[in-house]
Amino acid sequence: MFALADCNNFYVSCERVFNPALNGRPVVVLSNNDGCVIARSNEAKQLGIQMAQPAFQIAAFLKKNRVAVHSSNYALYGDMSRRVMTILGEFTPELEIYSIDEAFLGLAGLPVELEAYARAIRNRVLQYTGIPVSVGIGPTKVLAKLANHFAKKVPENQGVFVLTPENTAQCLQRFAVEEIWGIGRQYAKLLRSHGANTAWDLIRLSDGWVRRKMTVAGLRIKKELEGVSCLSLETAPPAKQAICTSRSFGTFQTEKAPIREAVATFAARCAFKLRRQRSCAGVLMVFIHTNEFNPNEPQYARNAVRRLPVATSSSLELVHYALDSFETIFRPGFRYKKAGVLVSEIVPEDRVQGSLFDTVEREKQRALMAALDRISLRFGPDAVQVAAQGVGDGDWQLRRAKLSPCYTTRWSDIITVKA
DNA sequence: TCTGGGGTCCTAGGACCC
DNA sequence: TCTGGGGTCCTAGGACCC
Repeated sequence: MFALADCNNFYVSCERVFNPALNGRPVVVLSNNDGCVIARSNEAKQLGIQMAQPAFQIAAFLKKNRVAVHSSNYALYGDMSRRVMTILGEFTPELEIYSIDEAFLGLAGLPVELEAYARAIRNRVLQYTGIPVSVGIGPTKVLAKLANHFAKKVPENQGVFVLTPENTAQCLQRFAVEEIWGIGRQYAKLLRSHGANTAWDLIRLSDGWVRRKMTVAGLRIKKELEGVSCLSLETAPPAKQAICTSRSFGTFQTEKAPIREAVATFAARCAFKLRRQRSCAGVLMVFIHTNEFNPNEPQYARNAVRRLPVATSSSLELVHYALDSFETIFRPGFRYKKAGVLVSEIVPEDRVQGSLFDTVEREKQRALMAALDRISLRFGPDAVQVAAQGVGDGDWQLRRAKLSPCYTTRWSDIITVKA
C-alpha cells in the first residue's frame, strides 16, 4: 500500500501560518513576476478564480472581492516544505518527495490500522507546522492519488481516505478522467471522445487500444487503476539530466548590458545547482526571446548550444561560456522578455573526462567554488558573486510587489508576537 | 518480376507532472 | 501594458552500422 500526503493549497497555507488574518478570506499567490495565479484558497476557488489565470485580467475582480494577493515567496515555501517532509519521514522508512507539497509513503511491512495512521500523519503535520495536509491511501500510486482526492474534496472524510476493495469501484465511477494522475488535457479529450468519462470507463477499455493510443505510459496508468502496481517508490531521486535557470524580466529589456547581467546570473545559478548535486555539465545552452504573447510586435528568439571543453560546475567557467554564447545571439532592436541558461550532459563530478589540452587549473577552481559556497551559506547568496552578474538590483529582476517576509529563513524577518 | 534482417544512436516533437 | 519556472518520459523517423 501507498499513502499520498498532499498539502492543501500549499502556498496559501504557508502564508496563512504567519498571517492568520488571511484565514477565512479568499487568498491567491501569484507566479514569478506577479504573472499568473498559481495557488488559491478554497474561498478563492469558490469565487471562480482559475488556476494559471493571468493576474492583470482579473485585477479589478480581485479588488472588488477583497481577495488577498501575494507574490511567490519560494524561500518561505521551500523551508516549510522541508519541515513537512521531515515529519512525514518519521512515519515511514520509505519516503518519496514527489514535489514541493506532496510525498508518497511506502507502507509495506508497517502493521498499522490505515485510517488511524493517515489521521496521525495529518494531525502531527498540522500541529508541528500549521500546514493542513490530506492523506490518501491505496494499493498503487495512481490509486493513492485518487484516494487523496476524496480525502480533500469530501468534507465528511476530514482530510483522510483509505481505498478498500469495498469502496474502490464506486470511487472509480465518480472520478472524472481528467482528474487521473497522468491524464492531461489531450488524453482526456481523446478518452471522452471515445465515451470514457470516468476512471471506471477507462479501465473497461481494452489494453491494446490504450497502449496504441496512449503509449505504454497510458497502459501503466490503466493497470495502476486496476490495482496492479507499475510505478515504484523512488526514495532516492536520480541525478538530474538537465538543469535550467530562466526568468521573465520584471520589465522589457532593450539594452544588451542588463540582459548580459541576467544571463551571467542564470549561469552562476546553474553552476550552484550542479555543485549541490555533485555533478558537472558538458553542454551549455543560452536562450533569449521577446514576448511571444504579443503578435503585434517584432518577435525574436534564438538559442546557442555549445559543448564545453571539459565538463564543469565552476561558476567562473559557466558564466564565461554563457556570456560568450550570448554575444552570438543578441540582436539590438527588440524588446526582450525572457532569458535562460540550460546545462545538460550531466556527469558525476568524480567521473569527468579530462582533456590533454585543458588549461584550467581544476583543483584550484574546485577549492575556490567550495569557499564561495561556504560564504553563500553563511552570508547569503549575494555576499560574493561574479562581477559580470552586476551589482545592485537591475530592473530585469523579478517583479514581486506583494512579497511576504522570509519568516523562517532570515533573522531580520522573524515574526513579531505582540503581547 | 524479384532487392534481408538485425541493430544503435540521435533529434524533434508531443505528452505529461508540480 | 500585463501571461511562471522548473522537469520527465515516450515515439517516430532518419542516419548509420554489419
